[in-house]
Amino acid sequence: MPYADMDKLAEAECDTVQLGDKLRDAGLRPTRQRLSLAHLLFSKGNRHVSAEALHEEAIIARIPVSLATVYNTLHQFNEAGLLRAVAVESSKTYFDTNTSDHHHFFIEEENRVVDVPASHITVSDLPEPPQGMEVARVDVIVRLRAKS
Amino acid sequence: MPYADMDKLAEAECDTVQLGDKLRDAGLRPTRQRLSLAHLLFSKGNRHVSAEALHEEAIIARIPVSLATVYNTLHQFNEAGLLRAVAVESSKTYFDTNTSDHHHFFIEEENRVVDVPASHITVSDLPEPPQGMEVARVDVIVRLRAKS
DNA sequence: ATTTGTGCAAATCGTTTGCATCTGA
DNA sequence: TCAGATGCAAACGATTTGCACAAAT
Repeated sequence: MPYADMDKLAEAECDTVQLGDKLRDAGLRPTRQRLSLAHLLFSKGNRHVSAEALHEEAIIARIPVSLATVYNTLHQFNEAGLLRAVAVESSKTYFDTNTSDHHHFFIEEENRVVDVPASHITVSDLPEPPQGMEVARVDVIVRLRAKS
Repeated sequence: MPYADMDKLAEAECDTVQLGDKLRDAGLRPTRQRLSLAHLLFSKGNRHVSAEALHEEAIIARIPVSLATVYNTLHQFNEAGLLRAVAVESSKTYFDTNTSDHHHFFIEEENRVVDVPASHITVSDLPEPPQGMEVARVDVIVRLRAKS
């Protein structure tokens, strides 16, 4: 049972308490793996991760967590508003730790998502939604390629 | 060998010749299944189809074509610029027969993609792309939900 | 005749689920 | 204690691929 290692890792972190509160506020029990994943996600500035990538990171950080739990956790965080799922291409889902209103660059060759600085991009002249519908969100993806 | 049926279907179509030229111009051999799928796609105004949906349509229209060929054909059409793949959510890919510059509504509850009238939506104040990159395309997805 | 496309079934990839076990309050 | 969380492996849906066969030029 390697949970002892995890405890050491988790306790060593100065922001464990705040993360615990963050999770509790979101109605999620601050379990070891949720705390560890939250730490990976939120203590390094804005990130755009896939489930697979986060799982690998966790394994490397010697955090024993299964891929299924990573998926569960990402979706729970997403629903709790701690993360935002970004749909850039049909295959992988990316999760953005920046939940504020902003848009994205997508670099196709590298499969990489980057935030567009918040102040930029204005969408105007939006059409009326069809009958009985309202706008939930407007997503802008600026697709980039290497300059020719 | 039910190919005889297909010939009848294909020959009966008044636009088979034009479609053939369209395919040839795109560098694609005008095979029976490509002609048939092109006919389903391009003779009914603008459409947003998934591979699965187009395959079902083909089967109903008694066009013998495999799902694998539908996928191949859609991707070939996409690369040839006859179609445009639209990434709305991570799971299914939608192909839009409207290749002109325009944006999309996405109705989450129904998993349906609709064109935004071309004249609408202006994106301004686009930021500079990172070093050595240029903008390939800007996609705007207006996500809709039922009005509360 | 040669090249290119097609069908099928099996493989793959990302993701989800069922269920037995474990853990946090 | 005991609802809720986790791990594992199996299930899953969308898509791709390998290869023998068929059709187009």
